[in-house]
Amino acid sequence: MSSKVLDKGYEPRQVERHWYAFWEREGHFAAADSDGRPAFSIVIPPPNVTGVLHMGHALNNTLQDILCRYHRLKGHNVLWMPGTDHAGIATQNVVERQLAAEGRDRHSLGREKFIEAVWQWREKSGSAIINQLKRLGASCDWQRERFTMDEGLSLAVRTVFVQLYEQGLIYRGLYITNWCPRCRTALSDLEVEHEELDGHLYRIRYPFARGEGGLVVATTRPETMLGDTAVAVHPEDERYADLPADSVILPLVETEIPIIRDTYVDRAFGTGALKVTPAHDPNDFELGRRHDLPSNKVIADDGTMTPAAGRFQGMDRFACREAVVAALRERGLLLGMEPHKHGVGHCYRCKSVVEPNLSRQWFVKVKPLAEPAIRAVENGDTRIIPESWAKTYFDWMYNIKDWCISRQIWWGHQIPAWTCGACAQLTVAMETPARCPACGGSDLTQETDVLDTWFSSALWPFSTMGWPEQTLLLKTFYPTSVLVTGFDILFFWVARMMMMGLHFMGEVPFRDVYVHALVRDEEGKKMSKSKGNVIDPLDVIDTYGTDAFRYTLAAFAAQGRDVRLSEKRVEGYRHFINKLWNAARFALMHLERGYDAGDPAAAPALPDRWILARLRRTVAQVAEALDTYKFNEAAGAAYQFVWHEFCDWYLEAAKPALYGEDAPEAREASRRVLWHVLRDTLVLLHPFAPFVTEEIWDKLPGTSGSIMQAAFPAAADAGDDTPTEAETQMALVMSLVTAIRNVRGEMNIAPAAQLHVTVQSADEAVRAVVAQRRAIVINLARLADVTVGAPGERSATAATAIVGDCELLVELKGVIDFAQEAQRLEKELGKLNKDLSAINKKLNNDSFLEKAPPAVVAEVKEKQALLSEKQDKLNATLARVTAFQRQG
RNA sequence: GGGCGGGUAGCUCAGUCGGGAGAGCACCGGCCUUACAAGCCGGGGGUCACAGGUUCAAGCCCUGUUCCGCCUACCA
Repeated sequence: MSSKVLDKGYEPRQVERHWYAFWEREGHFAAADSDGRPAFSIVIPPPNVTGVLHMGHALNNTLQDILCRYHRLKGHNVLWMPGTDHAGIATQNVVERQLAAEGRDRHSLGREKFIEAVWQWREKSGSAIINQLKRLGASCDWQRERFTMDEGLSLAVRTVFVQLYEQGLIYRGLYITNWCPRCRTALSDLEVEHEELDGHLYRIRYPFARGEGGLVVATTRPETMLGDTAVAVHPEDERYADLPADSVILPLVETEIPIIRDTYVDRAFGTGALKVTPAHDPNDFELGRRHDLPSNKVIADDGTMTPAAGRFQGMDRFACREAVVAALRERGLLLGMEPHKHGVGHCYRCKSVVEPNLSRQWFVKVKPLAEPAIRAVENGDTRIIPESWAKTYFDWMYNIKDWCISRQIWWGHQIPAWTCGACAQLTVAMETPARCPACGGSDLTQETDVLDTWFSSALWPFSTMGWPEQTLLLKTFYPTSVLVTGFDILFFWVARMMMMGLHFMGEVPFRDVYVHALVRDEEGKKMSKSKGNVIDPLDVIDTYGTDAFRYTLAAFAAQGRDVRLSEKRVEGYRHFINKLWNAARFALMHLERGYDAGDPAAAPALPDRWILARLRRTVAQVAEALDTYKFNEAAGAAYQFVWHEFCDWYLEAAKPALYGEDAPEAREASRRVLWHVLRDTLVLLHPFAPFVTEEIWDKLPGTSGSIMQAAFPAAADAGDDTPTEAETQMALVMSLVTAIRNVRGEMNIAPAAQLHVTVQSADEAVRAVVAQRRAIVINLARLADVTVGAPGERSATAATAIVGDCELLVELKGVIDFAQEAQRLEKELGKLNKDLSAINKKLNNDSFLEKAPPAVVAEVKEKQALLSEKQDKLNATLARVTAFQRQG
C-alpha cells in the first residue's frame, strides 16, 4: 500500500479482502498451545454444515470476534476455536432432497453409499458458512478447525458413550417418544416445537360390555382410539362408583377393554372418563405400565395406520381421524365435537406434526449429571450473563427429564452397541467386538441408530481440544473464558455442555456464559424465510462494508434486549466509519512529512492536553464495558469520542497550530499529539472495526506490522472522575463557543460576519482562563476579537448569553435587528423560569431541607443561585434591548 | 397453567447509586468554513403505558391494572 494519502471516501471491498488474507497468511489468528501470556479462549457455537450465514450468526460471531481481538490487544494468548456441526437430521434432509431431485432415495442407495454421498456433499458445500464467517472478519484459529464428525471428535463421542453406559447413565428401553413420521426418527423433548392450534374435543360413547349405557370419553385425537386398551376414571369419582360393568366395548374395533381406576384422571375435565392409548400417549403409557395394560400400536412409523387399525389400515393418520369420526357419527356414538385449542408438537426440522410413538430408544439418565451443573452456576463457577437467564437455566435443570439420544437416521455417530445373534446379549464397546462376551458367538450386529447431534455438541469445549487425550491445549485453554450464544440453545447446548464438561473434565466448560439476544427485523419480528423479512448479512456487507455492519450490531447489542436491525441503521454507522476515515485522511496530510512519536504529554496546548485526557477516559470506558459484556456501551463510548470530541472539537481546535507555519514548535507538539491520539484511537476501535483500522494503521507513519499486534492503549485510572485542569478549562471554552454559535444560529447571523464579543466575569481565575484561551474561542466561533473584563459597562446593542458565571456580550450593532433579539431573550427566559420554579419548589419544602442529604441540598441551592443570577442578567439585557429598540 | 422480558421524543433504543429526562435516525432553519455534503453549525419535540403506594424526592423501589413479545407445560 504505497500511497500515503487516503482516498476521499472509504471503499471497504478491496480493503477487506486484502487484510483478511494478510492476517491469515501471517498467522495472526493462531493461538499458541502454551506460552507465558494469560490465556483467553472461546469455542465457537458450531454452525450447521448445511447453514448459510444469517443475522443470528452475524451477531453471535461479531461479539466473539470483538472479545477475541480485544484480548489479543491486551496481550493475551487467544484461542478462538472454530468448527462446524454435522447437524444430523438437517444434513440428511438436504442430501435426501438432492437425491430425490435425481429420482433416487437413500434406501435404494444403502447406508454406506448414502453416508459417502453426505461426505461428498460436505466436501463440496460444507465450507460455505466458514467463508461467510471470514467475510465478517472472524479471527478464528482456522488451522484448528474441527467438525463434529471428524475422527478425533468421533473418538470423544464413543468414549463418552461407553463410559456413561458403564456408569449406568445410558440405558435402552421401550418408551413413548416424540416421533416425526416425516423424518422417521425419534426426537428429544427439546426438538419438538409446540404450537397452539384450533382443534376439536370429541366426546365418544364407549358402551358398557354388560348392561345399559356406557362411558363417555373426550379426546382431541379420535384416531388413537383404535389403539385404546382401557378407559380410566378417578377412583373417588362418585359418578362412576357404581357401574353396571367393569369393561366397555371399544367402538369400531368391537373388543372389550377394562375400566381402570387411577388418581391421575382429572375429574373436572370433560366427563371425567379418559380413554387410554398406551402406545400413542406418554401419560397413557405410564397408566398402562401401572395397570399392566397391553400396548396396541395403530399408527406406524410413517404416519399411516397399522394392520392393528383394522379396516383403517394404510390410511394416513389425519385421513383416519376424519374416517373414525364419520364412522362413530354413523353409529350414533359421537356425542359432541366442540372447538378446542390445544398445543400440538411439530418437528423442529421439518415442521411435521409429531406423533407420540412407542419404540425402543436410548436414553441418558440426566438427573445425576444435572446436579453438579446446577451447583456450578449456583456457586459462581460459571456465571450466566445477563443474570436473568440463570433462572431459566435452573428451572429447566431442576425439572430435567431423561434425554432420548437415539435417532433413526443414518448421518451421525452410529451407536457403539452390538447385539449377539446367538444369545441376544447387548455389548457396548469402543471397537467392534470380535466375539460376544457372553456366549462367544461371532454373529454380532451393530445398532443402526445414530446419536442426537447435540450429544456430540455437548462435548465441543473439550473434544475440539483433543480430549480424550490430555493435551497441552486443554491444559492451557480449558475451561474456556466465555461462551457467547443465543438463548435459543441454552437448553439444547449450554446446559448439556455444562453437564458433560463437569462429568468428564471435572471442571466447568466456561467461566462465563454471555447470552445475547435475537436479531429481529425493524418491526421486531423474528426474521424468517416464510415472512420474507430476512436481511442477508452478506448483502449488508456488500452494500455498507463489514466494519459498518459490525459496529451496528455491537451498538445495538444491549443486554437483554433484541436487536432490531434495518439497513437504515447500518447506513448510519457507515457514516461513522467514513468519518473516521476522513479524520485519518486529515491527520495524514499533517503527518506525511514526518511525525514525532515522542512524549505527547510534553504538548502544552490546551486542546492537546484535553484530548489526551478524554482519550484515556474513553479507553477506560470501553475496557470496562467490554469486560462486562456491555457491547453497546463500549461501541457508544468510542463513537462519541471519535466523532464528537476528536473530530468536532479537537481537530478543529488544533487546526491553527497544525497549519501554523510561523510557530514550528507548537506545530510539532500538535502533530505529536495528533499522531498519538489517532494511533490509540485506531487500536481502541480495532475490535469493532477491524478492517478500516488496519488500513489506516498501515498508512500511518511510524507503525509497523499489523494493528492486531498493537497494545491496547493506557486507560485513565478506574473510578477517577475528577476532571483534569485541561478538561475543566476546555469545558469552559467549549460552552463559550457553543453559546456564541447559538446566538448566531438563533439570530440568523451570516457565518461570515466577524463578531465582537465581550466576556465578563467576577471571577478573576475564570477571566484569566478566558483571556489565555481567547484564540481558540475566536477561531472556533469565528470572531473578530474577544474582550475579557470584570462585570461593568454593557453595550445596549449586544446579545447576551450566560455561561456559568460568565456573561457573554455579542455585539449586534449593525448586524441584526433588535426585535429579534428581544424575542430570543424572552424565549430563553421562559425556559429559565420553568427550571427555576421547579427548583424553588424544592427549596420551599421544609422536609426536603431537613431530610435530604446536605450535599444534595447544597447542590440545589447552588443551582438556584446560578439560575436566578442568570435570570437577573437576562432580564437586565432584555430591558436594555427593549429600551434600545424603542429609541430606534 | 407457570415463568421471563418489555411499554421513555415521530421511529429505534440508552438511562449506573432514587436527586436537574438522553442518543442515533427523522424533522425544521442556516452553511459548498482548505478531512469529510456519507459533511458542518444551530433548533423544535416527552403525561417516562395506566392507577395507587413508599420517600423530602420515583423513569428507577413496592402493589395492582392493561397491552405487546418470548420461553415453558402430560389435563385427554
